[in-house]
Amino acid sequence: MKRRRRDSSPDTPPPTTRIDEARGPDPLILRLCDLIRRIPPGRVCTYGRLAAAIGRPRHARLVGRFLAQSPLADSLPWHRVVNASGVIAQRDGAGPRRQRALLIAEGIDVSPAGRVNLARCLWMPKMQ
DNA sequence: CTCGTGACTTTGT
DNA sequence: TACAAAGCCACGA
Repeated sequence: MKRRRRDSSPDTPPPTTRIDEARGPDPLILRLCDLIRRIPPGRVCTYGRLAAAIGRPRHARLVGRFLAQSPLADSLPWHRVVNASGVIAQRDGAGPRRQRALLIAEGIDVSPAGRVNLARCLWMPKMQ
């Protein structure tokens, strides 16, 4: 038996995923957008779960990169995406502060350290 | 090709 | 609960 590297999924081992804004939106990226749009107000999801939900486990960082650089992200509820610990991801600029404000405005309880209670407000994306 | 860099995650103290 | 280390993967230098 050949040992399958880094994936237990039985189906197609997906090729690598890219953002490629220049070539127009990748269908995978469009699915990601849809998913993020479905996160209800007052709830959050994580980078990793979103990645897995579009069929790309281990691509959490890709979701982060997408939100950081794609103009498409502007029209999305990007503030409802936090890391696996429920913490607002750190980065340069006013992003984190703004994200915190937006979450609080939706009634989400955010700790001073920037953490939300996942047990209470994590939204589980539905696989498609 | 190698290397450093992230809006990341998991595992081990 | 908190921190470190290692794994991960796309990108650009």
